[in-house]
Formats: sequence, structure tokens, C-alpha cells
Amino acid sequence: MAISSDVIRGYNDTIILYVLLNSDSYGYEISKEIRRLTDDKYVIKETTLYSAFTRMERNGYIESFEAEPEAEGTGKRRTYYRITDAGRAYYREKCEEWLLTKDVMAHFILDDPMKQ
Amino acid sequence: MAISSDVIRGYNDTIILYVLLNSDSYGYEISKEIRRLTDDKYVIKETTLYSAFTRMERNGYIESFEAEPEAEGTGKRRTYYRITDAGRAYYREKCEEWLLTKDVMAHFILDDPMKQ
DNA sequence: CATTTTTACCACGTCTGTCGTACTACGTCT
DNA sequence: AGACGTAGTACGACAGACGTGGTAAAAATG
Repeated sequence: MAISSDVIRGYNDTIILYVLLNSDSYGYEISKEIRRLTDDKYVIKETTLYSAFTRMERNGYIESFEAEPEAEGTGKRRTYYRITDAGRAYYREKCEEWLLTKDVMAHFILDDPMKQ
Repeated sequence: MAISSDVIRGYNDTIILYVLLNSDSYGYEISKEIRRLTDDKYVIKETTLYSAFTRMERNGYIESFEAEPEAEGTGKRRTYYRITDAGRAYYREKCEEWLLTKDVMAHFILDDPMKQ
């Protein structure tokens, strides 16, 4: 079963910010990192990713800058993103909210639903 | 902190179906049961609840029937809902999807985000 | 017995995040 | 030359959640 983005709705920003916590990055790389971290269980859609960038930059959670690829011959122009202090704060908030959400959901999920 | 509905988006149906697993019920009672189960941590909005009923009945996950209150003097007319086999199947699917989602999210959440 | 609160439900329109489709364009590999 | 991987963007549709505002009966309160 593939997990739909709609499930994670509202948490794509959090996921992206998590990747940016470790180092500045750009769309394509972030996308690959998410796949790698989740063993391809979650593959963020391109449009979802880039619209998240727009939204988060508008909200002041990230900043963008243009940069050439570090090594020679490894692709074309890229827009890098850097997490801001506001972004870090927002990430922390969303983490707490997630933990709460998990608790709430636990009341409604049967771990072995086949028993029902 | 209140948990945003956007978080649970797509899982309100699952939550409602869970309540209906145990017994037929109606809007107002389901709403109270969700509050009770979560210790008021999650309070479903009325419009969210009733639009979920419409959607789920359309999808064949629940069936409605009119009924008078069982005990005398305990409110007015009610629309009860009953979960169908398709609803039970859908509930099971969403449970599995949730467990997967939890696993995926675990990669992106720091349990003690203040450390960052 | 008049007022307020609780119970119970619904219509309508708006907002927001996700996603489908489609497109540009450069680099690398065969 | 063509396919594939890299890197990004525009535009519009869709669906779920929610705000606003309403009806109406029953129960509780002063």
C-alpha cells in the first residue's frame, strides 16, 4: 500500500524542514532524501514539494538562494533552501503537534484491525 | 496546544467509523464520544462531522435511519448511523494506512525537538 | 413561567494543501 | 540521435475542513 500525500497533509512542510535541519538543500535532492529515509514508502510529488517551498518562503520558514552545483558536471542550476529560525521554531511546534496527534489517533486505531 | 484538524484530515471518517463499530449512534452523541475518548483533546467541528456523514453515506460506508430517543425525555428526533460491511473494510484499510503513516512520520520527528 | 442552555441538525460558501497535466531545459549515457 | 536523469515551473481542479448563520425542540435555571 502506498501512502497518499493527503494523509500527511499539513506535514509536508515539517518533513521538508526536517531535511533542511541537517543542511541546506534543493528540491530534487530533498525529494530523493525523503525517498531514501523512508525506503521509498513516501515519495513526495514534485508539485507538492515546490508549492511547499513557495508557501514556506512566504511564511519566513525558509530562504532561497541560487547556486551552481558544487562538483563539476553534476546537473544544472539549482535553487537552494536554508531553514530560518522561524522555520526551526515552526518545526518544533509541528513535532509537538504530531506527538499529540499520534496520542489522539491511538484511541481510534485498532492495531490488529482484522480482529474486528 | 490544540490539534489542528488539518492534521487529522482524511481521518475524521476513520474516527467516526471507530465509534460506530461499537454501536449505532447519531451526530451529537458521536461528537461527545470523541471528546470523551480523547479527554477533550480533539473536538470535532459540527460541520466536519455532518459533512463526513453525507460523504460516507454516499460512499456506502454508513447507513442512516431516523429514530426517537430511547429513554423518555432525552432530547429530540435524531438521525442514527450504522456502519456497513464496506465501512468496516474501509476502516481496516485506514488503520493499516495510519500505521504506515506513523512509521513514515517517525523518520522526520524528533521526540525532543527542543534539543535542536 | 420566562429565559437560558443543551440537544440536534443542516445549508452555503470559502479556504488551503495536494495533485494531475503539461511544459522547459540542460547534462549524461548508449 | 534518442533516452534518461536532473532541475524547476505554471495552471487549474479537487476535496476535506471550517466559519457563519440558521432552525427547533427539550431540559434546566432563576
